[in-house]
Amino acid sequence: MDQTTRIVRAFEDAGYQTTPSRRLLAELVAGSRGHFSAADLLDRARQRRAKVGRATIFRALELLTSLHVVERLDLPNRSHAYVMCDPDEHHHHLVCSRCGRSVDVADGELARLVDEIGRRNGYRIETHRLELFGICPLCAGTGAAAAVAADRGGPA
Amino acid sequence: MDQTTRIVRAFEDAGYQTTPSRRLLAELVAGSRGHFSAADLLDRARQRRAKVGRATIFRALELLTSLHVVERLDLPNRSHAYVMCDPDEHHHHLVCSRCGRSVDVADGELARLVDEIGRRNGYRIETHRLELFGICPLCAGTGAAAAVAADRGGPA
DNA sequence: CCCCGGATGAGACTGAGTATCAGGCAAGCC
DNA sequence: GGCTTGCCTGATACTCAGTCTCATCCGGGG
Ligand SMILES: [Zn+2]
Ligand SMILES: [Zn+2]
Ligand SMILES: [Zn+2]
Ligand SMILES: [Zn+2]
Repeated sequence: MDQTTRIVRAFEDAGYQTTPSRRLLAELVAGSRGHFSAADLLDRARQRRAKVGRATIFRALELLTSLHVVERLDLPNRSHAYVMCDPDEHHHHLVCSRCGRSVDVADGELARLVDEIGRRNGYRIETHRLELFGICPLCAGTGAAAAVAADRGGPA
Repeated sequence: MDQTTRIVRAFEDAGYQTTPSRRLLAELVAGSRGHFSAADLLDRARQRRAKVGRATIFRALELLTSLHVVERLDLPNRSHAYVMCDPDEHHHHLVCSRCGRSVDVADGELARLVDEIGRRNGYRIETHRLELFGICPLCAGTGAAAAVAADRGGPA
């Protein structure tokens, strides 16, 4: 099942209608290389001469976020963007500051660390957010790129 | 040296002028209990019948952020706020979701963890952000509150 | 095929943040 | 203390992401 279908399915499974707009947005999201903003999607939709309202894009992104199909990032430059996301378990994102490509990072030891910080300060911790920014192997363009890409089955 | 003076000093030390507006904002920031937004400061300034422009507040907060006197938070509810901040070393914030009071948290083991995540994925990590949200001892209102407060010399 | 509640798009609206610019004033210099 | 210069300021206009409204549309169950 390809990414687009997976996203459409997510809408269905959650009891939402399948509409042309949502199918289009699923394609656009699935076709994104790095992170993307609502405005990006709108541009790409317009390039395809597709008619979709701004509000619809925001609504779809909101839904997809609540379904954990995408996650909203707060970039260091103060803007926002979304990345596709493994819906199945809590994790964080390692984002390339150049191309926006993102890797899911398991919480791992962090959970323990967060827990301990809460205990030490007497806070009952409800949520936490970890965002990592750096240069991805592809953008660094070194031999490391090939090595890691091979590990993962090649560039997205 | 009290907090207000410390902030004014930060401006001076960085070579910026000391002006009535900046003194006022230093007071307002220093007098903040939890986190605060530009709009909060504007309100409190107006309450004092002080004349200060909106733009000036944004400019001051931008400066103070660059001087690491305050840090800008991205709250879970999508809004932004600032908290006062130890300017001396890299750290993160544990923020009360109810009252906004914030505790500085040393990076500690996180540095190692971040490093390892970068290595494992072939990214050269440039920056990271960790934000923790929960209920502070004071808001939880349990015996824990008194204990931790005593540890720290009482409520701010 | 019908119906209806969910979905849509156009466009108005909000509110945070930015840009501009003429005037003000801090601070170093004499 | 006055002078000068360049940083700083407030007012105002502006931008732009995101939200709201509402008349219309249409997916999909019956
Ligand atoms: Zn990259
Ligand atoms: Zn986590
Ligand atoms: Zn609290
Ligand atoms: Zn850190």
